[in-house]
Amino acid sequence: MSTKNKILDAAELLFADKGFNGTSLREITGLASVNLAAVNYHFGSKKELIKAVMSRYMDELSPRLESALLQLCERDDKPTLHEVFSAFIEPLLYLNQYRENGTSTFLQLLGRGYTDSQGFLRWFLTTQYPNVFANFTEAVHKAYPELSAEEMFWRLHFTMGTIVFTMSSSDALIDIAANDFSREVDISGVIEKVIPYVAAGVAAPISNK
Amino acid sequence: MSTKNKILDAAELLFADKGFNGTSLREITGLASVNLAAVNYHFGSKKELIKAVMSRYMDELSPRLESALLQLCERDDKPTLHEVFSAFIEPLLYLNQYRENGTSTFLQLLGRGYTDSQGFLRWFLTTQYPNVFANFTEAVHKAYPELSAEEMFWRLHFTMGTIVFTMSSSDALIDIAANDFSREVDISGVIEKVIPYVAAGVAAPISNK
DNA sequence: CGGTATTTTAAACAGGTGTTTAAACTGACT
DNA sequence: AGTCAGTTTAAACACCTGTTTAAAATACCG
Repeated sequence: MSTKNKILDAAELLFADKGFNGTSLREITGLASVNLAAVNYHFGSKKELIKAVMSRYMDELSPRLESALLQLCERDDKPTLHEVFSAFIEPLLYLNQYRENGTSTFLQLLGRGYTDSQGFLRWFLTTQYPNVFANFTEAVHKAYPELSAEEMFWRLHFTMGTIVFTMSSSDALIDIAANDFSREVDISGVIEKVIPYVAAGVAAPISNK
Repeated sequence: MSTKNKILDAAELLFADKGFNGTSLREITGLASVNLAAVNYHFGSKKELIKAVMSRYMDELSPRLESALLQLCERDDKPTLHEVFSAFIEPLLYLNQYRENGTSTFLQLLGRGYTDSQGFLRWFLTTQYPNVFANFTEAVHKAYPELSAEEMFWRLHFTMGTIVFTMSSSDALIDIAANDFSREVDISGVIEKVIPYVAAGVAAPISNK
């Protein structure tokens, strides 16, 4: 395996576990069994390494996600919100096939990126992958046309928060559930539980305050 | 003002903005116009300072929150989920009175603490303030008795995620909303928007998978 | 006032950070 | 075999981290 990929693999594992700020280049290169200077040689800087880690996942995820959402938009009948959110399942779970524990690792990274580094990742995703957001809002609009653009903006960010935050601590939650309810749940189980929740949240009646 | 309080004020501001890992003691003591060693003298360590910052808010919040939830539980009729979540409004907004921008600062801190430092804050809150959680789950159970303990566990954590994550980036979201919809929203406006969302999420029908 | 705690201060500590340098090595092509 | 680009390496760079020290300043109280 190439040095570049060894670094990416080690970096994504540590980033997901300890955050971007909390992970040093020496930890990464140590786990990857690679010289410290290799990061700056191959990626230029730590910040570029972070982008590369996220891009590797996004480039795998976004085409599948886009086509799933587009397919929903082009249907004749009106989709339900549950269907819209379910469109995420297959693309997300495919990451498990593409990389071991890919799904939860990616979602953890997403959670890290949203709180670490003062929103730099939010900027990166919305500017580099704008189609995903556009297709998603279009699908939601088709399922729930009465929702105003402003109300949708808020509810989609609430949803983003729910997903990302839940998944960024999914390991801990899965452990607690195993102890308290002696119920084994994996990442796809968590996804199945969260979808009715966010679908109902987005579908909530509009308050006439 | 005492050195101790000057440190706490500067620390909470920087912690909320840049996270616990992302804020150095030198930044804190610099902003507080206080000697660097004062932190270790008054608090012992950075970790203890973090606890002190959170405790100052929790000690103000938890009694009000507990009584609001308890009042709901002792009512004869069955409360709605909307009422349960609305019980948070007054105690949270009171933090604004107690400290400038107290509500959003506290919620941002909560968001930081959940993702920074590998869940240490989750442990701190659940062990130091267990009554808040107990009263909350009791209130939700009264409003929605059909919800099993396991399903409630998941949905409450989803809710926690929604709230905490939304609020930890509320400043950015409020800015975007102001630009895109020329609508001025403040922190209480965000709370009003998020409550129907989480209430509907928790109230979602139980999937019979 | 004098003496005892408490608090503040500058300085140093030991160790970690991302990044750069220049030399050494590698593998392919003429 | 010799050249040369691409890659790897150890070492050093300048700076930042939380914490500790011991001396100086301040506050308190009999």
